Amino acid sequence: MKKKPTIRDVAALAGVSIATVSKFINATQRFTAPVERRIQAAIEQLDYQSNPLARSMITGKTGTVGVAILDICNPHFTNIVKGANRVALEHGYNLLFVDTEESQAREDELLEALSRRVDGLIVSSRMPEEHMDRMLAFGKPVVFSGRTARPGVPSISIDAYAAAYMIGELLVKQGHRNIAYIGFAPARPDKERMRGLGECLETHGLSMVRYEVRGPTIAEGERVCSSVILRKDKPDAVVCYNDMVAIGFMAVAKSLGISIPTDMSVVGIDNIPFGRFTSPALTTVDTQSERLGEEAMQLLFRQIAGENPPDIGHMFLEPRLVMRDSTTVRAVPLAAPKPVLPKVRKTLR
Amino acid sequence: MKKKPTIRDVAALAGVSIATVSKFINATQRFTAPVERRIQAAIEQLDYQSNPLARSMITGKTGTVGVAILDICNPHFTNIVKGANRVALEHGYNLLFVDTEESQAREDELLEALSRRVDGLIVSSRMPEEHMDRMLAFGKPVVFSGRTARPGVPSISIDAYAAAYMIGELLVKQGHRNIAYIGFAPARPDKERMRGLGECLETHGLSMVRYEVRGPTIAEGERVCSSVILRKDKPDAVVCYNDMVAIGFMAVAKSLGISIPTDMSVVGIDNIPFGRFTSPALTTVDTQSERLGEEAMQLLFRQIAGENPPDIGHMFLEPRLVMRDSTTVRAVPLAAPKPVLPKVRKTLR
DNA sequence: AAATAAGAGGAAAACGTTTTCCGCATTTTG
DNA sequence: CAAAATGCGGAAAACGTTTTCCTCTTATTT
Repeated sequence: MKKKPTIRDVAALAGVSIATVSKFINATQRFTAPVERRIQAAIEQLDYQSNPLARSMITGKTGTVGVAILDICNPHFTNIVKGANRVALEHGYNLLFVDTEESQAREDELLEALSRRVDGLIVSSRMPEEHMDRMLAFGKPVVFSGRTARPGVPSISIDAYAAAYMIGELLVKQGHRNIAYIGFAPARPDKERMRGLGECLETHGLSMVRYEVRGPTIAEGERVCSSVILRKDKPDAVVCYNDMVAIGFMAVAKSLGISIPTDMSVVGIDNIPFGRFTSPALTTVDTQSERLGEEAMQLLFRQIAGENPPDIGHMFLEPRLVMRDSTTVRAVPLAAPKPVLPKVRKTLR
Repeated sequence: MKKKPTIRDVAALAGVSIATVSKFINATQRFTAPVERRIQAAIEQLDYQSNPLARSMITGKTGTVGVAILDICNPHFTNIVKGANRVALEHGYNLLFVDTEESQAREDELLEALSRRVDGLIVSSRMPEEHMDRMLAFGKPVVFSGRTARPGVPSISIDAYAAAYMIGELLVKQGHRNIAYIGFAPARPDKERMRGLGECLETHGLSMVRYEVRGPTIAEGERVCSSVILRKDKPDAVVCYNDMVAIGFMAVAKSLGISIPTDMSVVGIDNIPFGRFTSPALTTVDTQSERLGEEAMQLLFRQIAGENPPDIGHMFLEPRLVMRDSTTVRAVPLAAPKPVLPKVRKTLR
């Protein structure tokens, strides 16, 4: 319970001034061998560690970066954190963590408090525009991950439009004609996913029905399932906002006597590790979550280093279809639909 | 990019001294109505937020608590974080996060750096004793979660011995006679789990074989599976160190043509949410992960508040058996083993 | 050998707060 | 009405660093 030694203690023990000790520690100036030896000895003898808070006060750098994620119980986000953490560590930085779901109401306060403690922030949660503005006003760099941001703020995500389009293509090719999308409107990527799927289906002369979930969770996937299954014109394929709702959906579908994929195909998005182990294994689109976190952190550090990257803007990662067992080829009841020339996919932004 | 206003700016604008502003903000002294009004107006006009670092320097409190967990990709730990985060938020605290798996080698450095930035620490990872000592030497409170700690340091976990004993009882009652334990020796609770299962089986005149995994992960569960399945004297039940290895184990068992639970029962520990959705659904023991995080944080705050809880020591949470479909009753090939009077279970610590 | 350059180490200001003490004005008490 | 008590607000020290000058010694150059 004794007090930690300060730089003053070290200086006294080594018989030098505190300025000298500071410069030695930060390798900002060399000294004669005996002096350096004495300082080193004093540091070791006292087990001295410099106080990062005091240092931050003067340097303006905290050695900490913030990561705001939506829900730590979603493996997609934990993978992002894992990736971000890895590169933060390489740079000798700590991670300050905010679960915005847990603190909805006070998100702005939280971010305010955060803004003084961190050198930068990775935002991987939905966040109202006005909060974004406050963050940006601090002059601390921000990187958005998993969503596109306003111009001038770097961001990184997979191409959600392309991901959904891929899924559409797969399902159509497999012979599905009655496709539903279970969306979650408040989420940033929802619109793009909806648009990608919608435009793909439209290309093939098909339409789509949309269901709504109240959160991107397993529980909500379970809840919504009965409404889509009990619908008179039951879909033969369901694409879910993410793997979590897909997992929930499949579970209650099974319990309601619907066999997947025989009676109905199900597709998720994210490729969380557990998708391999559901029954049936979940067909999904990989969103490179871990890489997302890594790249976001790289981007952030480049900004922290003062580099104003010329390629500032949005960075897209390529989605990749992961075929597993929750989708299957379906016999087409009617004549094959007349082929339509696929519309050229618009380049994003 | 403009600089943030300081308390000095507020004082100048309000026409008072900085001491007055500070006291007003901290509600540490009342002032006349006009003065208070002017200060309030100045604060709002400048959008002033006090600098937490500068405050920390003088108060010695950081408003941040550290959470060291083993692997953020294991839902057991994310649940702990979720619980911990909730109560931290209630106290107006932030969470500084350390994934010790990611940084093995430099764990001690990390903790050193951390120790100055936090008011306390929750450790939910295996951590060498010498690192513990350094932490404790700082005089910052530490709470261990998910493991028992040395006397004098509060800790909280489920009763791992009881959990394993429960599993043993279940399996024996179901008629299993050839039970294997897949352990992970470096993990803290491993010994207790092994002992609980071992003593239970011994009580029933049975013995146990142990397999070893190199990490508490799905991948390791997959890897170890073939060696236990290819063993000539194949077990009819396997209890795994945790749900992650159980999930991996079941997956490759299935792929090797072993039907679970028909050919072999499998049990996990932790009750991670995804255990419900594997095929078959995983029988396990609930470790109340989220509550673990909550209680640990409560304990920590009581220490931070200076309260030296009289009940300092280890707190046990009750494990609860979660029966699902990866275990089944097995026809006993021979005559029922002669019943043995169950040994009285030793009280822990 | 004298003049200059270079290098070693220190004094002190600064970072933005909190907190202790103190003086002054105002009100209450005898 | 004088004396004491109360309350309002400020001056200044402190927290533990980094960093910008400066001075003084030592080495280099002509």
